[in-house]
Amino acid sequence: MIDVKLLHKNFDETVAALLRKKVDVTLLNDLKTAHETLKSAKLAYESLQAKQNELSRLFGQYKKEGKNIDALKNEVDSNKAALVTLLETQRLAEDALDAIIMTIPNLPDSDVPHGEDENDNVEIAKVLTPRVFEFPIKDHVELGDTLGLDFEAGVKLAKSRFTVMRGDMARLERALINYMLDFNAQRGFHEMSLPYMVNADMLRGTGQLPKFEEDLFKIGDENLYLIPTAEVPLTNLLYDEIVTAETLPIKMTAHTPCFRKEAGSGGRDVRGMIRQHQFHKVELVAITHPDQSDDMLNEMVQCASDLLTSLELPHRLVTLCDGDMGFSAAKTIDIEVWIPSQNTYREISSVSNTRDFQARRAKIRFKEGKTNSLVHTLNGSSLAVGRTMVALIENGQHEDGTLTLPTVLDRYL
RNA sequence: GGACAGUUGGCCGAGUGGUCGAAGGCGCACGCCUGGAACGCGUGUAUAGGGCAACCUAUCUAGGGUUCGAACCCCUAACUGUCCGCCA
Repeated sequence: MIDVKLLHKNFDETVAALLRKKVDVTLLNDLKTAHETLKSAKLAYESLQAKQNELSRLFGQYKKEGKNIDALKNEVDSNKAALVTLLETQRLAEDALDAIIMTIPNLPDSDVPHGEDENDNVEIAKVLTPRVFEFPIKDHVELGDTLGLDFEAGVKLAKSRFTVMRGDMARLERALINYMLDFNAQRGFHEMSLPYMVNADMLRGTGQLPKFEEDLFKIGDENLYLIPTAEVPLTNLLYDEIVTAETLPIKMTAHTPCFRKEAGSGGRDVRGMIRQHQFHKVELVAITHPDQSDDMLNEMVQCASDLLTSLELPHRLVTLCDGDMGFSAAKTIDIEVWIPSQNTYREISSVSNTRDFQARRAKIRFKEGKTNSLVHTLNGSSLAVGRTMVALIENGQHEDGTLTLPTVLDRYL
């Protein structure tokens, strides 16, 4: 979450920055008021509590000395009644503040381009040139029919947006996961195996809750949620921890399935494997010193881009404009892979620096000398496996429906 | 799933109603000692919020209750351990 103190100090600047993320200004005014209310409520409560503590101490002393305690008891009792009211006021103020601040998105970095939506994202670079096909190309749904993508079976077993992979396709998925994990390990990212369900606190820590509950699959009566990305368990491994500065940066990678309701996606991408309720993804997460996070963002983007290059997949890097950025991000660079059947680039990785936004929510700090400060957290896909398969199938297709895969995968297949 | 036991600071561990934010030890940091080190000695060593200095408030798994006052008593939950049942 954002820093309330900063909001107070630079109210106009903060409002301006958050307007770019489409935040309602009245909310920010409410937030400021709530914070002021809370401060005065706390002050009132704490000073009376201090007095009460002193009286209680006296009470014990008087009793021990056999003094009369009637007058003292009267005072203590009336204070107590007042304390109960003050505490209630404080709690209400706290809840009000919390309810607002937890729904306020992160401030965009100053160098993030302005814009409304994905059309205003700024291309940074193109890597590899898309192949020119000399025959009518098929999309991955048509090709998958013979290769082993079974969309009907997915629907039968669960519902739409689920897919079954048979034989070589199932093996390709497994190979890609292994290849990506090994690739990331070589770049110093420590491999993790994680729970695919987490509790609500963790989801608040990384920013999925309370605002985006409708995007998550909740487990019946268990109070657990299926993870929408490995970013959640990976980042929250450090939840409420204080690490020493020397241990930074902490670089981690993990493969997990990801579960998303895709509630807001309407009827987009219903065909094929682009947008699924369940998909595999290999994720990168870094916990850094505030001074390191800019470099780390580049390192992670480079890592994902190099991975795509090694898979011989044409792609481009774009900086997201403020209007298209996610809730927790201060800056996001998307990597989009070439999809021949759509004649366009589609997102296959998204790398974000959240700065101290998640760290403040998840209470992740580092100790440097005697002082504790918030770390910076970053996350990025490396890569979405299903979309990588789509890209490999479509980019590597032949006229007869067969497929050539990049040689780096040879030893994994 | 059933029965019983437990959950205290970075760790171990005392503490069963009144300066207990918490003894003691270990670890760690700094200083002394040493040619250097170990040993020894001394000092310091939680987090958050407010003043932003003294100091104040909160926190002994979490939430609720009893009490003038709770780490300590009561209730609920979570977690851990052990035994039984079940199971990959």
